Amino acid sequence: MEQNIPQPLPGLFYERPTLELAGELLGCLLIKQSSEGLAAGYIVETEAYIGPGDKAAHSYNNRRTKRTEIMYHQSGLAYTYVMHTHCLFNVVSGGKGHPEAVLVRAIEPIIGLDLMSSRRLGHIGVNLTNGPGKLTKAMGISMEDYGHDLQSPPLFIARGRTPDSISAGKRIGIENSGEAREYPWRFWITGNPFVSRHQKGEELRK
DNA sequence: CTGGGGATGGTCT
DNA sequence: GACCATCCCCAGA
Repeated sequence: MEQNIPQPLPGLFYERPTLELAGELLGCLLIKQSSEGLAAGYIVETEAYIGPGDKAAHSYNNRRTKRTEIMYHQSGLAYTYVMHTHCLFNVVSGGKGHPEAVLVRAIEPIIGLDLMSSRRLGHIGVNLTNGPGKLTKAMGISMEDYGHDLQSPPLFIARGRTPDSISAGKRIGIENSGEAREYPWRFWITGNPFVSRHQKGEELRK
């Protein structure tokens, strides 16, 4: 059993502009407790979605449905949704009435590697968590976590490690979103092997 | 009522 | 790099 489980970050952590939050989440620990055990990893890749002006966001044009409802609530809640056969995990941002979110696209696993591997049907190494659908499967994150406050177990975010270097570039998988596809709103830890896809980026800081 | 369309991933060439 | 499994939502009729 793991000891010294870090404490959740306070609500105040999420009270900042979404683009800044997307960068600050890099290096933080994402932790999920379940009856099967504990799983945790460092967040290494994120994407910002800033509705209503962002054509790639689910909340574009203030679109408000059962799915996007949680984006209109306070920052720091979990926004999970199903894409094809996978569940994707976002952190609600922007504050009440501002439907924004940060998609977590990849993590570097730290705790519960065996559990993750079994949830991922035997996959190992980077394949465990180097994609938004893969990491939710490995972590045991599902639609049951929709709307959960990330300040408390079983799903929460804690302080981790400060990245040496951060890069930014275009977001992934939004080819059909007009000029929104050009926005450099994807962030990752430079050189981290768990980043989902290697693509041109600009180094922001070291 | 119906159908088009995904913020993906796995597998194959 | 291309193909498609799979499924629920919701816009439009």
